[in-house]
Amino acid sequence: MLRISHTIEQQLINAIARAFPDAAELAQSRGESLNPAFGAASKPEFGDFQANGALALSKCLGKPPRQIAVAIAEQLKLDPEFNQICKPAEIAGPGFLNITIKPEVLAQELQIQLADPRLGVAPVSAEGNGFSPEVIVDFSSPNIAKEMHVGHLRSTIIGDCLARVLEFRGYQVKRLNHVGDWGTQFGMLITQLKELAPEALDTADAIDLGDLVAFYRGAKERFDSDIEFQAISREEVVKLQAGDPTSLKAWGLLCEQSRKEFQKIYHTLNISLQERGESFYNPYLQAVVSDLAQAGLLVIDDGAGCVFLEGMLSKEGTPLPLIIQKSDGGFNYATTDLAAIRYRFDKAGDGAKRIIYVTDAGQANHFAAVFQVAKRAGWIPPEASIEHVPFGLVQGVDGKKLKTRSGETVRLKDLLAEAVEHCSNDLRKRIKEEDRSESEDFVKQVSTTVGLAAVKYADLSTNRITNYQFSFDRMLALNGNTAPYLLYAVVRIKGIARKGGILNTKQTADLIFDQPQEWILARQLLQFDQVIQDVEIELLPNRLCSYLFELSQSFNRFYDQVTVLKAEEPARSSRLALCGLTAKVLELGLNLLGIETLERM
RNA sequence: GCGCUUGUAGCUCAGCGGAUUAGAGCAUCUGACUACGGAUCAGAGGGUCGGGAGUUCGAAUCUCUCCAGGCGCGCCA
Repeated sequence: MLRISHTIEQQLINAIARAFPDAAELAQSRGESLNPAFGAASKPEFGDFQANGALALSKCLGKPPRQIAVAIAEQLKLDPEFNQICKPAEIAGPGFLNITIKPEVLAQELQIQLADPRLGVAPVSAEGNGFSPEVIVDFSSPNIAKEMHVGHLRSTIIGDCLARVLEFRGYQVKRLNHVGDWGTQFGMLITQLKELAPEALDTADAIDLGDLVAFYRGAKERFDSDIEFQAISREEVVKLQAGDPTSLKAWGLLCEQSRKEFQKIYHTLNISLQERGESFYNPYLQAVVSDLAQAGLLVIDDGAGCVFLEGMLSKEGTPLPLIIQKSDGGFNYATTDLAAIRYRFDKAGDGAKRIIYVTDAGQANHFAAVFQVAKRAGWIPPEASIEHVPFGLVQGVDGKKLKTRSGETVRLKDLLAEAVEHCSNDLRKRIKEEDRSESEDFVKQVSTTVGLAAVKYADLSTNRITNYQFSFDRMLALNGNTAPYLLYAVVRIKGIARKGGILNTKQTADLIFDQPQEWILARQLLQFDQVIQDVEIELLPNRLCSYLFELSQSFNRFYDQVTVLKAEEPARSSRLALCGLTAKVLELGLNLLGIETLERM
């Protein structure tokens, strides 16, 4: 319903300009446009939209706000196009204009949404010049030779959701996995590999490194205790950076092994990613340093190449440096991040218009610093945007960082398996209690879908900026704002379809509603495009979650209180259409969250 | 110490480019199963929106300050 919303807003602006030409002129002379303070109604009783602009106008016009609202409403009454869409605007409180759309217009909009495979969400290419800008979503980004753990959960899930929403809107999305595949830790890993499995370097597939975590730990232990091993490892880093073939071979083997492990998790989560690790930017690092030097931004301090930041102070109150080149001549993550920004915006590189980094909130300072330097160096095009999308820590129910019982970091693999297992146990119990008989395949498929959905939904449904309490009990609850509740709403609609109702998605007859539950549902369905747009701009998946939850609630009320299959025509067809559209919106919405839906559960 | 961030019902959280009576869910209590799966629905109680000050006709929302928690703070990412 965004199109109608824009139309009404413009009609309001015109009405204000007609009622108060002076105010319009004043706004124009200031280079501003009149602000009707227009938006969705804060409560259903207020209609569909509200405009609070009269209150702000009262100051500069020196008139009581209610009088201004009356004048605007008078002008709206004279606009035939407005009258076609809306009932007469009502004045409430100190001077709010409450606007209600005519039922027949809502029904017509619903018809359009029903017939549209995109369910009313316009593609971005339809808005401007037919061009689909490129957006990069940088997320997940685990480290090579380490296992994915809870720390990677949020970035992976939130990043995937944002990528899905942007893709659906029609942007060309690159989902980049900026894996940690370079750095000093490879010295010890390669040294360990050469000693433990030298044959792996000569023969293809000669060895399976097996548990990489144990391998990493072994290397780390030797590095910490064995001085000779340390020295060899340091030499190995130098060799690797110099491009020694044997070292590169070993490096490649380690990366490949990790890649296989990561891929298993991504496959389980149904997430696709394009790997482009830190090493990709190696050829561009030197240029970052020399160009910053040329721009006069680089300062050598304590032997390190730094850019001193504006507006950020260190402990001592001196300007904080961003180190671009270490005193030993080596580069660090800031260098890589700068090289990446440059490459991604550059037309010769990705040519992106928007870059989104989904990482934990702890890196906020780092990104602020890197973005500032990139901006000062002129590497961010004027039309482009670069955003850090931060999220809080995953905590246990005790409010502390999530750990296993033995105090270790929780492996992502185990966490997902546990969610599925919880679900499987619940489902078996339920099947027994309800005296149903279901196949093993059914149990397996349902519990996998629900378990993973629960993990994803719990993460996405809370505002990502705050820390997040991870609790299997809460996320798998059948009631409340949880994945199972939403999935159940879909299943109920599927049940109606099975019982013989054809859920017309291309309705031709008129939609006739006479129950309040129907109107509530209809109005909510029409808000889908607005919600998608909000998520696209604000990058907050919880907005979409709240919407889907409220939609499910409205549907469940409707389902409970209004009969569908046994209703008389034309109510029956209209209600079936409503069910069909609800299912489509829920399915698409959940899909954009990365969640699969079910026919039965 | 500095920076970022959070503080809303017993618990988990929405709302935060100001506006009509501050919203959900869980938990608690009370109701509803011969209409499409009750994994549901209807209802009740529960709040000085961390404290204080300011801007405003109007602040959970903006500003300042204090208090409390989390995270980070020059050569790891």
